[in-house]
Amino acid sequence: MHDVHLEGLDLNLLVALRALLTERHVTRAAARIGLTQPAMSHALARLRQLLGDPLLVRTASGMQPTPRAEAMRIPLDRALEELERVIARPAPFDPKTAKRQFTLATSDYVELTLFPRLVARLRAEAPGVDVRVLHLVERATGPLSEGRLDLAFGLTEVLVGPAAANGIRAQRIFDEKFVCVVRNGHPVVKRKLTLEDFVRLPHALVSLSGDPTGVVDEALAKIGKTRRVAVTVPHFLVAPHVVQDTDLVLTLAERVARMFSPMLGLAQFAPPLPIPGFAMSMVWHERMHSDSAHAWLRKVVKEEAKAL
DNA sequence: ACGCTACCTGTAACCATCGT
DNA sequence: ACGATGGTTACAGGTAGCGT
Repeated sequence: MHDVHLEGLDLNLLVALRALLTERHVTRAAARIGLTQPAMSHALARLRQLLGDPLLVRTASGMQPTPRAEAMRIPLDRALEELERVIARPAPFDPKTAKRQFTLATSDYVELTLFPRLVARLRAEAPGVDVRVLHLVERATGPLSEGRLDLAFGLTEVLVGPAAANGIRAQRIFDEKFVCVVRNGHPVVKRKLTLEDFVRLPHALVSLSGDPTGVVDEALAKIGKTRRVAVTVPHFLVAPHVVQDTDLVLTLAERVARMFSPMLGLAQFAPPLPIPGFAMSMVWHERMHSDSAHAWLRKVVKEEAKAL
């Protein structure tokens, strides 16, 4: 009888067996797990058939376990307790004590703006939580659905495509607008950045792909103008350094400009034509949606993003 | 007093069929 | 291909009653 397959076995029989071995009494074992005495008697008969052992034998001093049954008592008890733990509703996420790792992905822009606050908050409130940040500026759908990524930050249309993929959730966390910067002491741009100078001067551009056109060029096209992009760099945070020692004009996210302008000696101007901003979102997989730790992380992200 | 058996009933697993 | 639907079957667990 060594080849008992679990798939053909009513696992409730093991619960009945545990009760029987604990009580050594069919009627009390039945009461213990909410069965009637005959039902437990049936269960015992099935167990006897299944295991090829009488398991409990009736004696003058009550139902006595066979050696086989006695040998099963403790391991069975442990196994069922373990099962009960597996099935038990997971404890709600407690940031103070939780051990957990989150893998996040985003561009250096979000790393600079949001992450210092976010990481500080996590360190303070959830010291057992580790964070892995990956650099990701394209589709996150794959890594998210495969579980390699918990949360990604960026533009929804870039991260999950034009038609939000199945099983992916997105939430807008903050809005950003564009400003223009040049170095202090720029030979042309003094008190104001005019449209005429803007079009005439060479530009730097953050372009992940190297494509030298962006939202600025689209806005210019609308009013029938163009500009020359002399330099593209693939990182948001390198761009301000490029204009520090050149006469290039850079249009960049306002939060980045605010951070770097004093440090690098840059002058900040409103764009001389309307340039639409963008909405930063976080995206995650449906599977993580009701995970209490993940929900907590999203709540913290939202709060810190709001405070930006 | 207590466990076992006969018989009955409700349920769920199984399978074929249907519609999308 | 897939899930919904309905009929059939197998069986766990109930009651009643018997046996030790």
